[in-house]
Amino acid sequence: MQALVIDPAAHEPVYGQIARQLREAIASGTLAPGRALPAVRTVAGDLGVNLNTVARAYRQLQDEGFLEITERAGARVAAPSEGSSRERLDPLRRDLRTALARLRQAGVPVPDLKKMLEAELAALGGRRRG
Amino acid sequence: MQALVIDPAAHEPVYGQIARQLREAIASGTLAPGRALPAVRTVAGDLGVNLNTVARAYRQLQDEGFLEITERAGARVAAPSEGSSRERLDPLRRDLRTALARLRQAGVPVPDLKKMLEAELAALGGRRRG
Amino acid sequence: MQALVIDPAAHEPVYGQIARQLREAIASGTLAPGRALPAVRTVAGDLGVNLNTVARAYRQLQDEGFLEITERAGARVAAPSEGSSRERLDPLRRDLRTALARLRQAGVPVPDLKKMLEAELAALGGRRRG
Amino acid sequence: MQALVIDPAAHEPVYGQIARQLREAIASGTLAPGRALPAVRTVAGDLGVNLNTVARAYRQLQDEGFLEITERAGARVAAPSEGSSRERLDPLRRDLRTALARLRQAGVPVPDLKKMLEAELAALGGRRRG
DNA sequence: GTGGTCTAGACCACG
DNA sequence: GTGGTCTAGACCACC
Repeated sequence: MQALVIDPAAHEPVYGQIARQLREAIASGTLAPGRALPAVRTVAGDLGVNLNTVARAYRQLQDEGFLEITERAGARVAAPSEGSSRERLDPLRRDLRTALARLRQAGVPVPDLKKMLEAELAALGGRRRG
Repeated sequence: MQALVIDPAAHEPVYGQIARQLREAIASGTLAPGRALPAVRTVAGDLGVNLNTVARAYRQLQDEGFLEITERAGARVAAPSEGSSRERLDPLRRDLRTALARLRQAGVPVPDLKKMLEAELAALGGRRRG
Repeated sequence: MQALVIDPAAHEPVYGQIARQLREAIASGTLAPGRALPAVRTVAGDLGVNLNTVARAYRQLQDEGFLEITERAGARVAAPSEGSSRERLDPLRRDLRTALARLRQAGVPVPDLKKMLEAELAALGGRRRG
Repeated sequence: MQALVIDPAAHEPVYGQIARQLREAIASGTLAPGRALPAVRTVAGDLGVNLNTVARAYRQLQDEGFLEITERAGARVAAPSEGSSRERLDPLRRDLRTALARLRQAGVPVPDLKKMLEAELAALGGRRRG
């Protein structure tokens, strides 16, 4: 996969940058379900950040369902869930609504927004099923 | 419009709750462009929150392009922009991608995701143009 | 209440020592429900430990139901719950069983164990209800 | 005795799962004092875990006074002690107090707590004396 | 060799 | 003024 790129001066926290890039790689299928991720200390050494910073990114992705972490076997890419409760989905849908509203207000016409969404969905759809 | 509902004990900050509800009302057209919003002190009094909290929500919506604030005339709903630079759009699109990936991983199948997006877009499309 | 006593060299972590002493004060009624606890920075200053260490103790007691924490109002002693699911109780009961078995094996005869338990229950029963 | 059940993915460490189940079997009398336990390598083979993991569980139970381990004769269930110093008992009693306080706060009324304790004591009392 | 804990200090969010 | 975040370093638990 493409190497992680970190900007320590960015407003986005380092652990968030790591989590986001891994999330997109998983969602796009670049990192297929079942694949093992490098150890936190390895990533931390490569990026020049603390071990805990990487561990936090991994744990967040675990909470979001993107990774399965076991203490001894390390972290592996998880298969997507096959159904979820409304309680879990509601805040995610709220974030989606906010993102769409901001894009529209920032000047993206609705037809362009539709094309943008189709492109994003195509990237998701190309993902391999576990 | 529907009255604002605030939960002071929620994890989401109070100013965020105010901003989110106003943003959705604007995006859906419930609050049409040009319409004047109640004064900060009025809203603060009605909700029983600090004046600065409401002011912060207004300021955020101004930064996002949803409101136009002038010292004398107060806050009015802004018309959506008619074009925007990639620099402004990129972080918003990144948030959109994150929201979609989380929903997919949480168990929403891609076809359901499509329907969800159409519903959200329809709500946006019903909005009156400034 | 009695001042907290910390031994930085003890095997028990500092945050655990703080949590345990506060827990016992709450369980015994020394700290009554509704009572406000000192701010984390105050306690941290008094004990000479980091703010996060105290905050962690407070958060653990919140998770156990002993405290109610709100960002702006600080921490207050909570009233005991009025019923709980078996899922939550099972691990607690397992800890109780382990504690009893260890005491018995360490040489406390069952009759003495009974007296010990009655004494502990009396301390709990003397607690004021919220 | 009932076979040991291990969940490698559980939060509780494997050696702790083994120790806990053996401890309960000894405390309840299912494993009587003097009885020989299977060899470490036997248990490890049956459970499919590392030999050191089982050895650690045995060693912990030895430290707690539940087992007597000799190099030649292996591990045997120990008789309960007939008296112990306050220094050894105090931390055990502290754990007992913590367990009771948590149960009470989690919603178990004091009368129910009493019944729970009587049941646990009865299980202990049924144990055969060495 | 894996992930995790514990404490810390600087800084931030919130009202 | 409140609690919380973010990153860090040393050390630990586990197998």
